[in-house]
Amino acid sequence: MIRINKKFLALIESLLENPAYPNVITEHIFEAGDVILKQNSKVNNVYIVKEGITKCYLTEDTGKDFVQEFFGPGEIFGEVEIFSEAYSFCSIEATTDGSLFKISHTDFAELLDKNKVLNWLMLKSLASKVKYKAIRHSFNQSHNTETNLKRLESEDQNIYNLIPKKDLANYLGVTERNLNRAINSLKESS
Amino acid sequence: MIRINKKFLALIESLLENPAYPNVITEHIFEAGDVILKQNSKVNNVYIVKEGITKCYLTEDTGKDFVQEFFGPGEIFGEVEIFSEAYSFCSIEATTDGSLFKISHTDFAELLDKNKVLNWLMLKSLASKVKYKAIRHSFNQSHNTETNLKRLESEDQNIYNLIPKKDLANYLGVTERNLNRAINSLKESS
DNA sequence: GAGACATCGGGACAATTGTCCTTTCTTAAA
DNA sequence: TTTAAGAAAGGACAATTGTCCCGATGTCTC
Repeated sequence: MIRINKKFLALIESLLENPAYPNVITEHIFEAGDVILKQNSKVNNVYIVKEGITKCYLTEDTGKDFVQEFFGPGEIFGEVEIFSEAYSFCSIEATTDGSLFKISHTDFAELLDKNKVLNWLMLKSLASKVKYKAIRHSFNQSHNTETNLKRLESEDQNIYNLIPKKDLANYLGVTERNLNRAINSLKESS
Repeated sequence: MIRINKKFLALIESLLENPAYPNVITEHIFEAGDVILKQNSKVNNVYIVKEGITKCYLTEDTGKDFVQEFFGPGEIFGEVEIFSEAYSFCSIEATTDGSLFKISHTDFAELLDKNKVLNWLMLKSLASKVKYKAIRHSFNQSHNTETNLKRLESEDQNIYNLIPKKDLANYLGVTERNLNRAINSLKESS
């Protein structure tokens, strides 16, 4: 639900201070609601969240938004487009205030080539995304909204304070109406 | 639906003949129905499909199977477990007869470290998986079975000959009964 | 406080999907 | 050809989810 990657963040921060790579990594702040990356736009940079939470979502032809994941500190986005050489397939929007690091694709590709630690952490990060996406999709398809919500609650007790209801519904792939029903029946059963 | 990766296959085949890496890559045949990898088991190798089709699926606590993807020539599996250092999170079963290449995790990690072309193709392969999983999950959640099936048909006209109905249903995350309904209403509307 | 306005939750009904079980189709053997 | 057995398809009903809309609640301005 809210992903973090402390090792990745630590490495990026250490590279920031490394004189061997001047002006490669820049830091930027964002405010809740800011659109950081737009679906179907050209991506020229990768971004690593330093502080705060961003929402990664995909807008369908039906107008519905589907939330892929919430990215917290250390999570990277805009990297898939380096390897798939295509326009962005999702949008990124700030859920809270925060800050991030930005690296151009060309610089990042060079870093990947030269820095074995980064290279390995990148492989780990991508593999982790593959894995949690697989598990999540499978679970969601195999259970009803109430069970899916229960799983989220057990992952993070604080979701109702951190994530707006609308986004929760879009993460579960259901309507707000249906999410409300699930919340009520969980309340009753406790 | 049925993934292939020609560049990856070509590279593995060239490594197979490379005298610098003796006995690292072995070739094995499989028959339809063979279980190649079992969920929750320790994984010590990566596998690259040479010929044929395998099914990657996850079994839920409810007993339902959910098919992640069908892997054709050049697709690799068992690699995520190198990076996540965990037991396999899905099973792999042969859908058709075929063959595959096998490389131990330690050998493969060494290859990733030494061979830049392999390293890059690995990053591309993982990124591609992240991308198509994201797009697929979003689409499936946002549309009904009929629309999801129509999308599959447009991807691959031949699905009904290649994939058993039961697997198609498990790929869409619905019951066979419901898949039949969707097939019928698509027939009527054409 | 009154009125205008937006937001949120939930009722009522419709559409979709799941479950269970019967019917139909296939295949093989006599 | 007939018959039996197993597999596949579909009917009937139940559960889940979506859509539409109304009323309650909160907020802002005057």
